[in-house]
Amino acid sequence: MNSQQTIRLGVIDTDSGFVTVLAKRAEAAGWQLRQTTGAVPPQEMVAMKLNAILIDPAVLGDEAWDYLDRVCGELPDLGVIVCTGRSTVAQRVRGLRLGIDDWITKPCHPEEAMARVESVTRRRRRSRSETEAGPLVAGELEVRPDQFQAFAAGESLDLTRREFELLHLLADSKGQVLERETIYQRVWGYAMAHGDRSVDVFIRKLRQKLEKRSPSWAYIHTHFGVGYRFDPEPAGIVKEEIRAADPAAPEFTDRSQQLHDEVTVNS
Amino acid sequence: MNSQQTIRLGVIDTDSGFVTVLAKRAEAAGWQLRQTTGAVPPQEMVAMKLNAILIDPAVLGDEAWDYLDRVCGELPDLGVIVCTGRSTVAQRVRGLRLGIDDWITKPCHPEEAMARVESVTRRRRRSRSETEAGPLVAGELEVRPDQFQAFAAGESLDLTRREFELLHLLADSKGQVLERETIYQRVWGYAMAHGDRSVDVFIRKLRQKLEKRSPSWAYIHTHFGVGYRFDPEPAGIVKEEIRAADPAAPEFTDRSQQLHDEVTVNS
DNA sequence: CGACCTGTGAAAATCGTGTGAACGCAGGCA
DNA sequence: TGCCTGCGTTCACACGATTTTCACAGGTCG
Repeated sequence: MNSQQTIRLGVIDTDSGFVTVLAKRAEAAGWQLRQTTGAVPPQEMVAMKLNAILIDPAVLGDEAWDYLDRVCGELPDLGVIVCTGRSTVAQRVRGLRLGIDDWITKPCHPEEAMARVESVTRRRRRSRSETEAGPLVAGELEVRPDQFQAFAAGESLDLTRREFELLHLLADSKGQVLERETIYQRVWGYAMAHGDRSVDVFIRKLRQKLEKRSPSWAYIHTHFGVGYRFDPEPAGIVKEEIRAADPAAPEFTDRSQQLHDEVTVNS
Repeated sequence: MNSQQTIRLGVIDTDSGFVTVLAKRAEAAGWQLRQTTGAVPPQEMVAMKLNAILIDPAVLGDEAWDYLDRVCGELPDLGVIVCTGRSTVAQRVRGLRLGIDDWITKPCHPEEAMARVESVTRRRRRSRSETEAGPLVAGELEVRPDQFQAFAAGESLDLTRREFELLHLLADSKGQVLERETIYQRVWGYAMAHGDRSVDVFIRKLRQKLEKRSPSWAYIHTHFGVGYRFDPEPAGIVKEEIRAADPAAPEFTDRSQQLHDEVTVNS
């Protein structure tokens, strides 16, 4: 879901000069590039999670039209930009009618090629944004961006908007430790003031609501001096030793105590 | 699944030769054309229900960039194709980054121009045409697009046009939370100004009319900080606890209070 | 042990939504 | 033309819901 900026572009071309220059610029812009010098099965492209492909049909020989037709048909969400040497109006029209999104002619400035890829991607994302945003599942938890809400065991956690966005960010980068500054920056949208504890407070609210609906899982882990990490773990892993070493004191099993059990990890 | 739907294209250009030829072909293809020789306010384009515009920025003089920026910003659903005489890479890149969908250079074959317009328009109408047509039923409600009206228990709700369109949009995406911006964008056709409360006001009107004809159902749910969700629910679910905890104050059971009972959910 | 972090509860400040009413515009009608 | 009416837009206020802030308690690390 962090694809706000990053574009994943597949390049199918043998013109190493052009590709090299393009790759340099694209990577400088933070894009992810996948290059090949031959046809790639549509399904593989799905696996690569490409936003768009830039392709010189000359590479494909006779198969070119068939291949383009197949790609456009099978991957309606993929942006397809063709980049050829000389071409006729008839070819371009045929290509565009086939479902190709843009047709550029070499020699072309790599910056323009990139701008066109962006344009195609932008249009794609816009039309797709309604239905996309697949639900995220982690442990007993289900995060549904389309509902701005998370569920456990079918029940809503009743998250407020910020709570949801925080959880969404965390769940999206499962397993990663996020610093407070980073979190604030991404959820609140601007720089965190020194001494601001909002993140901590919201983490607590999230933990409370998570605990309420899904008591047997530990989702949010504290990294002392750093930040937080989302990683669903069935509860009881760390508890075992602690409990085992403390046979008495049954009254400690109340909820406030359980909350403490959210694992705290070093650095 | 070709878009046999007609394309409504706005043309802003003074190059009568080009325009004439284009118009001829476009009309032969069954498109609807609107030509002007000067800037058209974005809102007017909404009224014309254009799918895309083809524009030569030379016509606009110094205002060109501003105008294009404004159009792209306010009408994210409109396809924008620029068609110029000579142009530099820098200009094209700037335009494309601004939000323009395609940039063609004259002289260009009208057939190619049309193919590019189609390409830009393609995705949008695909996703849109699926949900058209058939009457929608939800709870006691029946939404009939053919009548521009909704009915409950056989009686019309007497919706105005905007009310109907809003309800139609909501009912069409039953179960989904729609943000205000999205709603405005889709019903009003252009970007929502900051602080505009029209959506809220129309939601209230809808709720009133729904409540009047179908009192025992809750249809529209508020997601605090996000927007609204349409989901017909028999009334009385959330009410129980609230009412039970408030044995006194009988004068609160008047209608204005009942309206409050439309469930509000966090998000 | 002492300096720092983080968790917690509650008060204070801010923001979002429901609501009634006023305004302006366009079309219908005399 | 001038009045009336229906519709869409805008405004201000009320009332909560949410977010931020604060002070302190409890934990962690060197």
